[in-house]
Amino acid sequence: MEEKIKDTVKQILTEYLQKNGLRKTPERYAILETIYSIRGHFDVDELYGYMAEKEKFRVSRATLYNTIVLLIDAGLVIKHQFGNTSQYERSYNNETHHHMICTCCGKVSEFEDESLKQAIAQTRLKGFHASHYSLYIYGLCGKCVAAKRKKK
Amino acid sequence: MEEKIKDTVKQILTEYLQKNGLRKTPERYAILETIYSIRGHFDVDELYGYMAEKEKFRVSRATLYNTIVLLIDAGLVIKHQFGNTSQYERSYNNETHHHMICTCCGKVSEFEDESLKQAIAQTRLKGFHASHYSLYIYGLCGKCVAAKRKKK
DNA sequence: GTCAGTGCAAACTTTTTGCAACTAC
DNA sequence: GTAGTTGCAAAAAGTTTGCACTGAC
Repeated sequence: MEEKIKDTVKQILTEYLQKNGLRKTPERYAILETIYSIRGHFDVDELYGYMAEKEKFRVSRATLYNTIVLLIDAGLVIKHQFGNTSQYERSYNNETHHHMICTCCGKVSEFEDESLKQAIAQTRLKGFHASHYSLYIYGLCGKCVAAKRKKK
Repeated sequence: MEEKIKDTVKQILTEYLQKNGLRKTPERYAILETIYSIRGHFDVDELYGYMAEKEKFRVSRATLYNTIVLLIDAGLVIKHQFGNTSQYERSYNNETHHHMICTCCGKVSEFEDESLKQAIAQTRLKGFHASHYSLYIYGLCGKCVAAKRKKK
């Protein structure tokens, strides 16, 4: 199942590269492979670590940045911006979900809500061609609520 | 009307400072004043410019960063993260709105949608005490759709 | 063989931090 | 007077860029 997804996204990348006259470098496929091995979010630094560790394929950070832009354009990766670093996430075959972000400890959790999903999908925007969206709900996680209560 | 809001938020700040044993420095009030003169989003650099220009009150960037954290905690400012810089926005008496972000040119526009607003407000999250939220819809703005079409 | 793509290091930008001077209390 | 705040400059963190080398086509 997971392998099948990886094959599919590699094919999508191949088509994208061909269509745009770009080269099929091993780096690009290795990066895609690694990204689709990660569940949830990651930043460039984490990805860099995973590449060396799991994939045994060393790429420079510059190439990671370049390739991610390319993968975003190909519709295979989504970019998020919580905290200080840019966070990324695979987008093919990844369930739509929303994010809860704790304003105290910075913890990010995901949740799903069918009615919310529908409400957003149904929204029509004039003069705008929507491709995807991010909903971030800020507040305090259970731990931090408890911690604040204790403090006072 | 606008002045009344400024008076109210200053009062909220005063209460917040007193409650937390913090000092009522002129810098803090001047920054709050400036922020509540701005419609829409701003980053620290823009705020720095406005301070000098309109308020004739020079503060260091370090103080801006410090004060913004404080104002966020006081519930008077909201932080966003589009693009490379952190963007901020006044939150008191500011209509809830959503954001459309063009993935091509980076332009951010706001829109309102009552049913969407309600759907989000009705969502109950377990183990999480929500305070506010941000919905970012990514896609292509009218200009960029036209530009891409032309190109191909 | 050619030129897109890569790695490296330097540059750049935004944000954080340490410390001396200042000032609200 | 005392500590919380400020400004400055240096440092840190994340990302971009210039350039020589490599390798996909």
